[in-house]
Amino acid sequence: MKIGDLAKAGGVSVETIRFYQRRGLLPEPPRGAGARRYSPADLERLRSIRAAQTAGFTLEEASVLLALDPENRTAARALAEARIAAIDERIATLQTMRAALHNLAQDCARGEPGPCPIIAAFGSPGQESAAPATKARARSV
Amino acid sequence: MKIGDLAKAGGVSVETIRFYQRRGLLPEPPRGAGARRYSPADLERLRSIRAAQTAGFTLEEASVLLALDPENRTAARALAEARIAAIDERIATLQTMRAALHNLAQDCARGEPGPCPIIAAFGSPGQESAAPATKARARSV
DNA sequence: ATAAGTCCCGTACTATGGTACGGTTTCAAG
DNA sequence: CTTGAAACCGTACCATAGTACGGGACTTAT
Repeated sequence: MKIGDLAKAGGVSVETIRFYQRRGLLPEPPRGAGARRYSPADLERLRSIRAAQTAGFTLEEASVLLALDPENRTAARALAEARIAAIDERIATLQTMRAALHNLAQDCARGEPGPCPIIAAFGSPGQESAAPATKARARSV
Repeated sequence: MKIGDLAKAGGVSVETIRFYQRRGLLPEPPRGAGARRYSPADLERLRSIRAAQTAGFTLEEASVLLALDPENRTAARALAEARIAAIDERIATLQTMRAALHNLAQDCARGEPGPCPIIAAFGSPGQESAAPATKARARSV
């Protein structure tokens, strides 16, 4: 398999594969006539990386996961649980955001006179609006 | 108010304020003896930006919001609703991830013989593992 | 044998939201 | 009058996960 074949089979671009190699996520395979030659195992590995990403792991975490001894359940479970915790936190934050926005949108839709509540909350110089400014500035997961 | 005072009052760093200015999110205030002099209105605006961010808006969206006519409920509501939709999508994705991880972690905890199910799913060269590789590669919100 | 298609390589750029660095000037206190 | 803090400026850098570019080499098909 050449890089283009692997890319197609793995559903990624050639550039992505080269990128993963630079990152050490994929090994540098042997060359044949200048070009890299990949084995089915490389494809498996590529698919594992994508699967881990789909589950929310970063590439960094994926590489740890891939390096794990298959018997090392403790470590694997720790990674999975850390990921779940991060996801839960993120979901909670999003739900808070959602609720706040939803309330504002409802108020806005009610069409009472005065400035739009959404704009009163975030926009324009208007009245104080007493924005609580809850800190939630964590964008991960 | 000098930039340091504004930063303190707004709970951000001086650099962040200069950054917002480069972005056009905050206006370039008049100078007094070389230094920028800020009005309370600037602080209000800074707080609005942070409030919008807390609700999940990007800086780009925040600047649109801040530029809106306070009577323009339609536009404000459209922004809010787009944000809500994006948040909902993101939450759904996260819940899918979470469920998948949770199942794997449970299987792993059950302690049946054989390789760790988590590693079978993402890690190691092992058996096929038939990773579904659901595409969810969208990281926004 | 020539053209198209791949491959190679290094580097730079994208988006997002800042943070850090190094050097200069100005202000206020001691 | 000197020192330290805080302001100024432009530029470079952080993480994350790639994407794009440009030029050269090599293979494959007509």
